[in-house]
Amino acid sequence: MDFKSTLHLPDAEATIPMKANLPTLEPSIQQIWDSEAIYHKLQEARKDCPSYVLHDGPPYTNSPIHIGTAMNKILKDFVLKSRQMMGFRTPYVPGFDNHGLPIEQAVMKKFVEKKITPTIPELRQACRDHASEYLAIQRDQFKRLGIFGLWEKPYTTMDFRFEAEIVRVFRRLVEKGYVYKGLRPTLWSPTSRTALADTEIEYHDHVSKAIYVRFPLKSDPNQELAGLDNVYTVIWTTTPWTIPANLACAFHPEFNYDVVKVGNDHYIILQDLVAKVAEKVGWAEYTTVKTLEGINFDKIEFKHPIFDRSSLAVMADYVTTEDGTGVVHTAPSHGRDDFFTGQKYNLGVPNTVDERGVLTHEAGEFEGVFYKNCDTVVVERLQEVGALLSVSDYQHSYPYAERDGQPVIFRATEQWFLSLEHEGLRGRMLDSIQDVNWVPSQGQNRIEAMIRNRPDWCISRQRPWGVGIPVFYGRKSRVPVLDPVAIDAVANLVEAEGSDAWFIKEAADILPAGYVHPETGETEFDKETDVLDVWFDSGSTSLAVLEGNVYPEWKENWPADIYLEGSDQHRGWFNTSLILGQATRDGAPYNTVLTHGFVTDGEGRKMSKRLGNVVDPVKACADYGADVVRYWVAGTDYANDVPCSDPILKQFGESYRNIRNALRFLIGNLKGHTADSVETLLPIDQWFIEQADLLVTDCIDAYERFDFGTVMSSVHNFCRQQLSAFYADAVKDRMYCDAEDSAERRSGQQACYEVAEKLIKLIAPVLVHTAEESWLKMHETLGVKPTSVFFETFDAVSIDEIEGSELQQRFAAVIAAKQVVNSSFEPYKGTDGIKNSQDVVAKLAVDATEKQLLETFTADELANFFKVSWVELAEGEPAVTFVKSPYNECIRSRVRRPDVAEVEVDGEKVFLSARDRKVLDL
RNA sequence: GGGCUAAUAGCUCAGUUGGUUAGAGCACACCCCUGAUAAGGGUGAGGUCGCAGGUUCGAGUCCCGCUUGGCCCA
Repeated sequence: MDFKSTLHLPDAEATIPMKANLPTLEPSIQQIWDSEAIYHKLQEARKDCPSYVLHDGPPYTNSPIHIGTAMNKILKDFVLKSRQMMGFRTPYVPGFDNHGLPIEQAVMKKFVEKKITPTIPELRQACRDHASEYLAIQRDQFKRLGIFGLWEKPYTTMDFRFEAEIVRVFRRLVEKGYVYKGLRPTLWSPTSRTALADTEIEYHDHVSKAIYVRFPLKSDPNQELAGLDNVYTVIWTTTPWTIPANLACAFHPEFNYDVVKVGNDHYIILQDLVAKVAEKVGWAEYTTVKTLEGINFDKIEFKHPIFDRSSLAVMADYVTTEDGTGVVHTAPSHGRDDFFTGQKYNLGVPNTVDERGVLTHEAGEFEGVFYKNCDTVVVERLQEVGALLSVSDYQHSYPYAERDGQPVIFRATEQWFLSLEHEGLRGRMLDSIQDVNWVPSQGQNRIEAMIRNRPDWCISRQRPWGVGIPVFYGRKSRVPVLDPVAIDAVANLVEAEGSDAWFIKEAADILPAGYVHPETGETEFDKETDVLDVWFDSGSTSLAVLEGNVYPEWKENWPADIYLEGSDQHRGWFNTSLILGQATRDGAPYNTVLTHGFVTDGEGRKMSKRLGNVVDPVKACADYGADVVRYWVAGTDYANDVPCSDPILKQFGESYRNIRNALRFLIGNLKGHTADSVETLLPIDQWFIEQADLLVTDCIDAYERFDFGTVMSSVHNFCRQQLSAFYADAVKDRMYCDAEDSAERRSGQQACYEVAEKLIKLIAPVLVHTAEESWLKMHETLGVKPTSVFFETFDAVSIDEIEGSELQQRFAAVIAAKQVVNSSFEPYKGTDGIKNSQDVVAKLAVDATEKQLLETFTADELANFFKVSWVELAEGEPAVTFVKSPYNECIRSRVRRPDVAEVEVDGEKVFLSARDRKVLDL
């Protein structure tokens, strides 16, 4: 008789295949999601539930996604899918950031190759096309990662209606009085008369005139220098043309400065640099008369060496002990540091150089001098007034414009600003920060420091690819129109024809007929040519998306529940979104901000093409599958830097297989099972389900804390320990050998079913494809019409009655005893020809309590749990001994029990256990 | 140079308020099973917790310095 055919072995057809083949499986599952419009159905299914809104930070559309972008989107998907399965409605409108310099430069490169000089509308169209191309690529790549969202209607900052909303956000700021025009230093090419971006600069060797200049002390309110005559400080600069714009001398507050006496004069110079300066300016002898910390000079005034005005002593931490004198010439119009220091001290920004590089009337007697000629004109004048201590040629690296190879300068240009001081905006933001949940909490320090120290936001850029700043100027007066009516006219145009139209149409065609300048009464206008900083675009997204004025289907409560981005966005998106949120709606646009670190290579180093250590997420999906990539994201500590490499992905692939095979086993036992077929469960089955309940409770808690690592390691450990190492071994005999319809077998099936269901749901937010595959297959096997696992909710149960229950104690005793049996058996192996624990009887001595717990099971059950032939219990010092089993092996179930007896079947004598004889009706 | 942050077995991670021989999984070695089988089980070998000081009866855990990596800024 073929006994094997009478067993109920797992049916390979009834369960998921062992080999996942994720790279081909995943697209087929995504196909189902697409055709079923899964995202929409999920929203619909939760339409009356509380919402959990994640507002997406838009990636920039100038390249395919990289592993960092992939990780970010995957983390967002974890958050949304886990909240969805907690019962929330979780809408997700993905975003894309389209305007800005990198796209413009990529497009320009193509024009240059074709030797075409595009008009602005042509250039903008090419930028739009470029952005659209990569937007489509990125969208498909994100979908390949298994990300759910409103992919057919993402928000894109170049969408006409979105651009119009950005214009309207600008209007709201104007209405509330935050917007002003001011001067700010910009990198400027005097030869091509344009502002330049940092990326358009290259550094070359350059010879400048380096000068040491003395500034006489004018007033000394602190009396730090009382009693000293002829006191000066000394600055060093390589740009003599900026001397007319000098407004301050910067000291480092913590460094020591010496006051040295040279002849009848006293000079304040950084202690470490005195000797160097003395040599440069030719002081043969000097004596130090006093030493002061930089902070002591705060608010002291010096006199400008040429003009009759003061030069304030200010504190700055960028002062170094390397070059110059330790006292930094500060001209807010001509350097970024200088400008920010100037802002802090309210120094103003003189406009001393015009667009041609020629000094203006604000430079007084130097008006009309080309900046380079100041090397002689200004230097001679300093010499005349006795302020020049030294002049020499100085070779250093200096910025040149890439486009014409000519040197560039920093010059003050008119820019649009958003004031952080208006209506106490900065303070209100600092207050709002306190109410936001920063995860991890260090994020709060970081953004607080940045908001506290950042200057007013310069929101204008002299660039073609962006949203045009909707400001008109009176043609004659040049007075800007900051009028909501005029801005709305622009918004309406942009909504209909895009921001491109702003660059094409005349002012008269945009403004309402007969529009009159509210301040000057003029009727003829010119348009602003600057565009908004791209951070203004992205800073507006919470308003544009959540307020629902652009597309009503995006509308959700403002603020969003959560923002989730890399830690670099403290300076970027979190920062600018906060400014615009606070200015327009007096609050932060987010309740929680979750940040993650950056992806590094396996050695913890930054990924770069040069080092060749880049992991491509698209290739990783093709090699390992998106679920493995997602498992990697879940399994790493995203609060810190996250290492990624082929070996690391491979490792997660191994762990993945373990979970997969556990599910495969559970589902493989479900054939013939119906969910409501079992009323009473065997103790071990009850125990197994309860263990899964404990797991579910831990995992829900971890999901709530965004701790995906704990979810996956808990699930993995459950599959290894409770499931594979214990329950699966114990349940097999029953599943395979008992009668198909026996209560025992049905009980086991019920446990397998319930636990499979719980496990699949738990892994669903992370291993999306595997969960869906398993869910569908399981229901197919059960003969139930399958729907997506994502409609389900986690099986939250109260575990109060589980923890410490008698049942749990009984099995804790079993597992503890099993461990003792295992480790004791290891050295016994090989003796007496014994290789397998099934061939021995275990004589187990345990203490009284343990014995009592173990005795609640039959010897038959214990033998099954321990995978031995038979078990004999005794009370005593804990110990295990083994003897070779005296019992025959059942040919059908392979057990070696006392009840195995010889019977004749089909004329053949075989050994069968009592249970097997019964099942076979023998 | 400044701000924020990290460093625990080959790899990915746990290690509550300082307290017995520092845990788990993956990988590895040996063994078992061959009715989860390109699976599963058992056992084991891997760590002076980045380095150097300090506080303490006692430190992976607290303090100081250094080294190395990461993000942001200069």
